[in-house]
Amino acid sequence: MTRVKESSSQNENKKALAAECMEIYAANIIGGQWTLAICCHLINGKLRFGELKKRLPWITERMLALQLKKMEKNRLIKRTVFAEVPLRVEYELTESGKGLQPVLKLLEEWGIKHLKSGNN
Amino acid sequence: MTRVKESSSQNENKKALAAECMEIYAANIIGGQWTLAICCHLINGKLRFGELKKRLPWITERMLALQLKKMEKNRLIKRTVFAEVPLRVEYELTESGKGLQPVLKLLEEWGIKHLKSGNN
DNA sequence: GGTCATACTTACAAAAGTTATAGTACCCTA
DNA sequence: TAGGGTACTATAACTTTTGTAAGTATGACC
Repeated sequence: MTRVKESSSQNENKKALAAECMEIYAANIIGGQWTLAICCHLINGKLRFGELKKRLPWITERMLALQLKKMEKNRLIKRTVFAEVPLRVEYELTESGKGLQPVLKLLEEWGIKHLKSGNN
Repeated sequence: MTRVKESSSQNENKKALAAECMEIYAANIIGGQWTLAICCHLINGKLRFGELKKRLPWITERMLALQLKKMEKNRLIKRTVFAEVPLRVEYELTESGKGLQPVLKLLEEWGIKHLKSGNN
C-alpha cells in the first residue's frame, strides 16, 4: 500500500507534491521569504534594484539579488538592463506575475479574517 | 531612511513582514511543505492520523505529526481524540481552514496557467 | 507473558533557506 | 588619482525545516 520512495531528498518530495497538485506547485513558487513582499511593491509598476532595497529595509543585497533571480527564473518578473552610467536595472512583473493579483487579494482577505478569528 | 534592525534573526524578519502585510501572514501559515497537501485531503471530510499517512505516502510519521500540530496551532484543523482502543484521533478543517478553499482554487488555476505559459 | 495496532515522541543528522560582511566591475566627476 | 554611485558576487556562518531510525504508551487478543 505504501509507495516505495525512489529518493530520499527533500527536493524530490517537494517536486513530487508539486507535480500532482497545482496549488502546491503555485505555493512553492510564491513561497520564498521575500517573494510576496517584492510582488507587493512591483504591483504598482517597475522598480530599480536600489528602489526595491529601500522599500524592503530589512533585506540584504544578497537576498534581494537571489530572490529576484529566482523570481525571474520562475517568470514572475522581467529584468531589463539599461546600458547607462551608473548602471540601471529595472524589474517589473510579467503577465504571469500580474496574474497573482487576485491570489494576493484573496490571501489578504483570508489573512485578515484568520487573524481576527484568533482574537476571541 | 533605512530602518534599523532590532534583531538579527530570520524569524524576526519573517514576523515583521507578516505583521505589515496580510498576504505574507497568510502565506506563512499555508507555506509548510505538507500543509496544503493535508488541506487538500481534509477538504472532503475528517480523517484519522493513519488515513492521512496512507494518502500521503511520502510523508514520514514525524513530519505528519509536526505538520498537524502546527496546523492545529494555526487553527486550520481541529483534533479530536476518541478514548478507544486502539486509540482513534480524527482531524478536520476548522471554519478558517475551510475558508482556504477559494484560495486553493485560485492558486490551482494560477498554477495551471503558469505551468502552461512556460511551455512555449 | 508476548505480540499487535494506533498515534504519536525522541534523538540525531542532513539539507535548504537566510543573514553578515566584504569585495567586484563599470565609468563618471572632481 | 581618488572617491562615488549602481548593481551586483563571494564566502562563510547561522537558523529553520525536513528526514531517518528507533522507541513509547495504551489496552486488546492469543
